[in-house]
Amino acid sequence: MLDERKASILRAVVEEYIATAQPVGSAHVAAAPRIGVSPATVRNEMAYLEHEGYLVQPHTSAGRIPTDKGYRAFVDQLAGPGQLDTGRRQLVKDFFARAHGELEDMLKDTSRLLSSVTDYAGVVVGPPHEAATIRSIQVVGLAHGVALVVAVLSNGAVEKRTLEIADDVGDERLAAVTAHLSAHLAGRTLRDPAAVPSTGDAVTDALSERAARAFAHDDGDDGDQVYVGGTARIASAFDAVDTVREVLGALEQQYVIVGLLRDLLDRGLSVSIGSEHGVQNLAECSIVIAPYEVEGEQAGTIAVLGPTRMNYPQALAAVAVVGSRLGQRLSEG
Amino acid sequence: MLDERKASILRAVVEEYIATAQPVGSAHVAAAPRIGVSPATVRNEMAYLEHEGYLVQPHTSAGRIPTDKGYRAFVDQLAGPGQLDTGRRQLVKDFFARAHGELEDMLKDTSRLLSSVTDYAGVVVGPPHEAATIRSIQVVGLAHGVALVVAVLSNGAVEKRTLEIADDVGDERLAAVTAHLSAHLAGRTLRDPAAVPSTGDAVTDALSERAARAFAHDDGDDGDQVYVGGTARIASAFDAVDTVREVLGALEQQYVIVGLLRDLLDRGLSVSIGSEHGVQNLAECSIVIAPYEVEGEQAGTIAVLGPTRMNYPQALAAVAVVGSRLGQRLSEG
DNA sequence: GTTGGCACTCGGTAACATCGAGTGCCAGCC
DNA sequence: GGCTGGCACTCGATGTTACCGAGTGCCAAC
Repeated sequence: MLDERKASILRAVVEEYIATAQPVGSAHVAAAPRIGVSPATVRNEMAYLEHEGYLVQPHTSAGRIPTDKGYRAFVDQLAGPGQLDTGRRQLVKDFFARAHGELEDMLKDTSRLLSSVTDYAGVVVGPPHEAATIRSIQVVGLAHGVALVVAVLSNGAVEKRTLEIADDVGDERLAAVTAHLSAHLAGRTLRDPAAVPSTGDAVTDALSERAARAFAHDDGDDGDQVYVGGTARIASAFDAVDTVREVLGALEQQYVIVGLLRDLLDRGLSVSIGSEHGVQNLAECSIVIAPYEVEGEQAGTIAVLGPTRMNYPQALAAVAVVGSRLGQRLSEG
Repeated sequence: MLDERKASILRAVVEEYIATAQPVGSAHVAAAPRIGVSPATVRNEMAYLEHEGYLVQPHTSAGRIPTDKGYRAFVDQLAGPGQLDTGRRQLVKDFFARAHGELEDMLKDTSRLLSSVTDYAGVVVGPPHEAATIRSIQVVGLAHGVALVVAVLSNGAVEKRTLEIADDVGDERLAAVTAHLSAHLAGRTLRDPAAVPSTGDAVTDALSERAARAFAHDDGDDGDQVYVGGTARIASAFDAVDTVREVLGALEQQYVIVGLLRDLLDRGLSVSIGSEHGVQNLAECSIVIAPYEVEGEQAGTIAVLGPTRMNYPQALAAVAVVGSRLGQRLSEG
């Protein structure tokens, strides 16, 4: 544990570095308010903080830079609760005042909102469809022996699967299947492997069976929807084009992002800093994450992804307020 | 019009520059096969080509770089028909052999395929929903006075709109509306403003009217779906981080991309080079575009977006083959 | 324990020389 | 007349050197 003065000095270094991106020297720290000691004393303390792994020097005779451990201490112990300035607060307010459209549009736009509020990339993971119950399910014939199974879920999402059917299956048959499925699957979840009882008609039964099973298998990857907004801001946050490429590459592999966020959430973390999360390409990134709730149930997560040199208090405040407003909004329908 | 030799020299410069990203000097050109003249002669010709605006020198005593006009001449007159090498051809083949899933997944994955084949960003614009006819339309009640109008279209797409309804509207009423709409809207298009005839019941009529109209208005932006894959490769294609940011920013504004592609297609262009298209942030980019057809009808477009220093023959070959295969695939259902 | 003083380090910047790829021009050659 | 080798010239890239100054660690004094 750091004593009061060491903590103040570490806080000053982190805040200054976040603001300027320049290594911070003892003189700057000593000049900061709340630090009532001389540069020499600051130097002694900084040497200690470096020895303990909170700071590093890029090279001798340069100022100090926080390590991941330094940021961690800052986030966990040193930073006060963040708050959005009025401009950003207004952005959020305006957004939710104007926001309209379907669930998917809402989530996508929210990822952009997060990005413009924080100036980093915004990530929104939609409510898992597994959890929602089926409100309606129907089988619609398209052309050429192809039918579409369409399920409307209680949270307003729609899932569909194509189904190959024999050419001679008529609309009446599909209507029968639809009626049969509706009767027995309404109120259940998509992944629910509940057997559909027999109708006494072998063809109808077989079709129903296949239609019901179409949603069961997992597509290989999960069905979670991920929306990433403001990727252009990644390019502003890093000055090495290689880093930008790596981060963008990671963001494109959505299962990596989903898995990572889920993992963080499971571990109850709201901030992951640099190499902590162990994803190679995101070693220079930090993630600030928050779940959101729809009608009291945890529904999905929102996150901000930026450089480790991130304005954590602001990002935390942003995900908190946006998450809460998004949850409210989705609860209203 | 350029004479034979000038054309060969311009071609050599463009090809060399595309391959190396280095200004091309007269000695390199003279050393190229098919050029049977000395560097001095090449220099004279290059001076002419520069004077005519096909080439520029970044500075005196450097080699030449093609201008947008130079690339244009290359694409229109100099480059032979491109062909994919066996590796890339195999990529495409494997993709369509393995490809499965819903329309949206297919399009998204295709954008990634385009990107990995060309090493630039891939763009796929889905078939417009306006053109497809309604196969099925239903109104499903969710909680809290909210209902969802779900339309299944002939091309396998599903569109939905939320609808606020009075709390006391029961399921029977919605079923009536569904039946009514199904009877009168099947076979029409979504944007079709056809009036729904009266049922004699005012409440049912009002609901039907609102449900039918829900799809008519345009959301502000168009309903076209755009999928952009391989944005990380943008970071590899440019070495200025500012350029990367600008291009990513443009790609995020999907209506810009859709509008641009539509415009190019309308003008019958398959290649747009640098500043030709007039989008500020994409001044350093070229776009190679091709439409694809589903069941004989033009359905959407695919495109490749990369630096003006792009391998045009390869990109053209890629969009041609991918577009054709995609169209085939979607026609099969 | 804190602080001012001081020698030391070392990256960043500027000034300068050098190198070489590439050019334009010209006289000579076919 | 057109092509070519030769040549002086240009100028970015690279390397060298010197210097500055922000920053450090250490120490003696307060």
